[in-house]
Amino acid sequence: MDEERAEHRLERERRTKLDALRQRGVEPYPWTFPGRVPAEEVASPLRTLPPGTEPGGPERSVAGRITSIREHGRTAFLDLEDFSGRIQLLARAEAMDGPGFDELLALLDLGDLVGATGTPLVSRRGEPSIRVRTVVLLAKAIHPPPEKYHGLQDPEARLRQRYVDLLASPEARARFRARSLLVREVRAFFDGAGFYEVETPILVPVASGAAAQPFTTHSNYLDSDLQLRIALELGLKRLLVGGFERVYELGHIFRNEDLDTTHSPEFTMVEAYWAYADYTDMRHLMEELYHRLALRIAEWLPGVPAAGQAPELFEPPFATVDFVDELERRSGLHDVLAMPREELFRRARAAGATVPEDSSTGTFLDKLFDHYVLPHLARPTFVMDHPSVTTPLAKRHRSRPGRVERFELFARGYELANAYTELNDPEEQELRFREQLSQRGEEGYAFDADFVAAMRYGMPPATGVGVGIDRALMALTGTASIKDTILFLPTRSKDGGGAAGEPRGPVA
RNA sequence: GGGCCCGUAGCUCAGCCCGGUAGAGCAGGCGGCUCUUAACCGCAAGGUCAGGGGUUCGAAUCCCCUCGGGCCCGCCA
Repeated sequence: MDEERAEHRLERERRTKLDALRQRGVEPYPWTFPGRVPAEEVASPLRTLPPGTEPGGPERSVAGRITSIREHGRTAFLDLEDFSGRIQLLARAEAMDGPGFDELLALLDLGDLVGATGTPLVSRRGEPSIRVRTVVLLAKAIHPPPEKYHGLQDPEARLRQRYVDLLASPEARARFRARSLLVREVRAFFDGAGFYEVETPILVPVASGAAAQPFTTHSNYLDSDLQLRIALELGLKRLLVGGFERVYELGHIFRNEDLDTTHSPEFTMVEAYWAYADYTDMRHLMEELYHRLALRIAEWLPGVPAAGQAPELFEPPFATVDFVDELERRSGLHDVLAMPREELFRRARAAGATVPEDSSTGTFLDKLFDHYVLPHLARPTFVMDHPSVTTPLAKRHRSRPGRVERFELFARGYELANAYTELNDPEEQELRFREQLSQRGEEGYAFDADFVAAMRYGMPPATGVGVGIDRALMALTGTASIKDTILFLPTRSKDGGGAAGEPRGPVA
């Protein structure tokens, strides 16, 4: 490949070292390294000791990547990083077994993975260290790592080669570790609340449950086109019909739209459905969920200021505002529900939204809300009881005409949850789907006839919620771009011809 | 889809306005150094200036096109 030519010089030098190792009978890619412990497990107790302390005790073994080498004559200091942290290796020429000091320094490069064994100590300058007796190569890095101080800065390279971003950046590792823990915590939360996790299909005959452009593919077996799901909602509600009373799913959904700071074509959603409960019950569940996540995030990312502020920010109870009242208060408009479509259109345009004239009144109201209210919702706030025109899957409000029982939770400018008391009247559901179909443009929900058929068998009264995992992570950690919360994102081919000339994420 | 900006050594960046033929640091090579941590000191090396075309005696630099990326707006949760 092209890249190899550009790197010829540096790679050739590393390959030469690889050959030298093999000639000496050293296996540069051994099978395992038994007995290693995380670097932090060795370093942590040393931090309480004064500089220059050698507590003695048994030898310890660590394994990880060499990220810095500071040679100092007959002494050398090497930094070893693993997933737990970092520890310094102190190598002295006369104290080493096996291949020895000179060979180690001659054949080792930054980026190599090694195992090291020796006794713990605190260096005279106070650095937790291991006085190494042996260092064994665990994997030779042929490709040099990025610059040791600045790391990988090129945003394009960080997306295309996330593995390099991760190996060069402890901060990136910490952020994605936090994501893993967040997902684990979300599952634990719903599991603990008696919800069953299920998996519904990604490939569906008709993608509905939201207003978005689907991806389309084709099944040879079925001899028909299929779509990738754009929401989890309708599959999970079928399970309510089937008798599941508390279900959730955490998985990827796909929307054929642009990739930008807050949107990704493939993202992660958790949706939960709870029979014999309503949106007030769900509101309390969401307060509990986000409070718990905020506490955990602060533990997982101790150095990140926005994460540290999360616990106090997400202290229940959250603020509650009425969709219409708040819109009217912020905009100075009056009686928006009674406004004719044309006036709503004018107001939306005046507010800077470039909406098509034939959009629904619900779209105009959403635009006005986004413009006048959304920027003010920094603290967690439930926005309640949306106009029914905006929401085809929610149940009409039990006492307020023209409204549905719905809330959206916003914080730091992001929507963090969207919940309804679910519509379970099949006749009304069919009607709402048909209204959507009659709406022009691409804003309508697709008609899922089988879903209506399912509802005719009787769907229990229920509440449901959707939480975007990526955006939840953004809001909880203060991350500015969704690209920093998703490990592997789709990127364009650089040669424009679709040939796999450049490394790009995990390709099979 | 519209606007603005970026792409120079493996990596991080200067150089571009105002055209004269490529610069630093890190990494790598060689030599020195027994507590360093962006270690340090010395020497030598390292380039398809994203790609293509144009203007010019001469283009990394000015103009056009293409590719890739970033930010803002639009669309979209």
